[in-house]
Amino acid sequence: MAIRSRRLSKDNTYDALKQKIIDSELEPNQPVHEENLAALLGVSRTPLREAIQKLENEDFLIRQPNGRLRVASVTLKEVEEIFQIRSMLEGYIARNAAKHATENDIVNLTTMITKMKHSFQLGDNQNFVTYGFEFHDYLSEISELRTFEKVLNQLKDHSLRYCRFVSMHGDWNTQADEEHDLILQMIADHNEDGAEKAMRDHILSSLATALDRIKGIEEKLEA
Amino acid sequence: MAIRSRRLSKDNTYDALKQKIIDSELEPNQPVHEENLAALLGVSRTPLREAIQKLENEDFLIRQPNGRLRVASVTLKEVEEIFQIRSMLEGYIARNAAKHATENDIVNLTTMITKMKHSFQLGDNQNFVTYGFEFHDYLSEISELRTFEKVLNQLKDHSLRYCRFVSMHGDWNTQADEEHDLILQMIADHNEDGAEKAMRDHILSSLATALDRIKGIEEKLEA
DNA sequence: ATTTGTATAATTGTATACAATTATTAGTTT
DNA sequence: AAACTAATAATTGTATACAATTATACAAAT
Repeated sequence: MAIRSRRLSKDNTYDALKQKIIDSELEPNQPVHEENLAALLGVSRTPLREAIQKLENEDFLIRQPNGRLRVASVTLKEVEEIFQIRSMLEGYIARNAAKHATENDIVNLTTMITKMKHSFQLGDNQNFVTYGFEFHDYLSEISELRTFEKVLNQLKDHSLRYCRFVSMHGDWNTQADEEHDLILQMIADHNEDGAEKAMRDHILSSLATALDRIKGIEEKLEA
Repeated sequence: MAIRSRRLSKDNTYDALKQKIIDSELEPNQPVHEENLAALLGVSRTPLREAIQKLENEDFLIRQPNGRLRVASVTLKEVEEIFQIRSMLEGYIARNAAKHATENDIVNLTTMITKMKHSFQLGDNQNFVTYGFEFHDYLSEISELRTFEKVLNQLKDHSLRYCRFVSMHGDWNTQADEEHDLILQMIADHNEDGAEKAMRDHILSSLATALDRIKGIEEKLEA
């Protein structure tokens, strides 16, 4: 009786494709052709199509009425909704963390914030964003709310795509630092209401930043 | 230039399979074999596998470490999380409806509630559940919050599976009637805070009912 | 010049053959 | 009888051939 956990070609293809989309290597609205991609990634169309379908389900790829594929665009409306949903779900996660977080969790979270501060001082926007997401992911992980986590993971992948785009053109939410500090403090104090509110405020503040940056980028492009 | 909107074999297969799972025709934990299903549904393995993968992504089908498939079980933990998430997201939807609902929307919602009451008096649990979900779906539709709607649709399909199971063994939430009345009234009054709270309370009340019924069923089975 | 029709090419959708992996059975040893 | 092994069957994973559909190019007609 053998137990299998080999990595299927489908999964590798999925990861590679998603990364290219998040990193804007495949740009919004760009058309996608199966045969080209299959050759590029060195797999046949079968596992590629399975990867594509998963990305379709997650709204990273869009199938047009004529059956052709393109990379999803990012609309302000979508971004607003995604951050709005995240604020509610992650607020609940933070409340949960305030109830259950251990001393060790606090130490780990503090480390992540320290790394963030460091990246910020170096002006390393990409790592600033990366460590910020690690902070949020850690809270999801220790929550043991697996359904919350699953829903959030998809939304956060979209958020990441968006943040990467914004942070390529300038600073990301410079208040994120202090906001994370406040969240962590509330969790350490086991203040459930405070943790929930701090997290909601933080995510809605990030939304405001995102919308603001996008307007700036659009104006720059028009000028 | 021809425009295509034909129904693909993959989509039909997906719908048929999901329905069988929601209706418990394919029972929780039941193993699923590709070749059998393909023959049963009259399609080849290729479109079937695409349908299966979509249902995997939505957690209706589970792929075990050895690659074999089974129908997802339903755990109390999952149900709790799903209703908890719904309470927040649909609360926001209800708030939105209180802001934007038209006279015509109020009329349509009233009709749905009337149908529910009627089904309840006839003791028709299945239709009672069906019309209840229509009420919720209608609010999502008019919200124009497409990302909210997409997330909710998946959660509601799981909820429906669960409610159908419960309502086969007895009455569903008998307070749902009055709770819907209250929600509708708040929306008609354009009371945003009231609508959000009424919806959250309603969904959490349904959760309490669900958990209660499940315990009853389990006890009956053990006796 | 614009439109229309037709032939051709390109792309996606489906079926199927085959490869890789896992489960089962039977036989052997202890 | 229990445990291990080898051979076989069953199942899933991948590649590929072909069918169906859609896009493109080009000629003919208005």
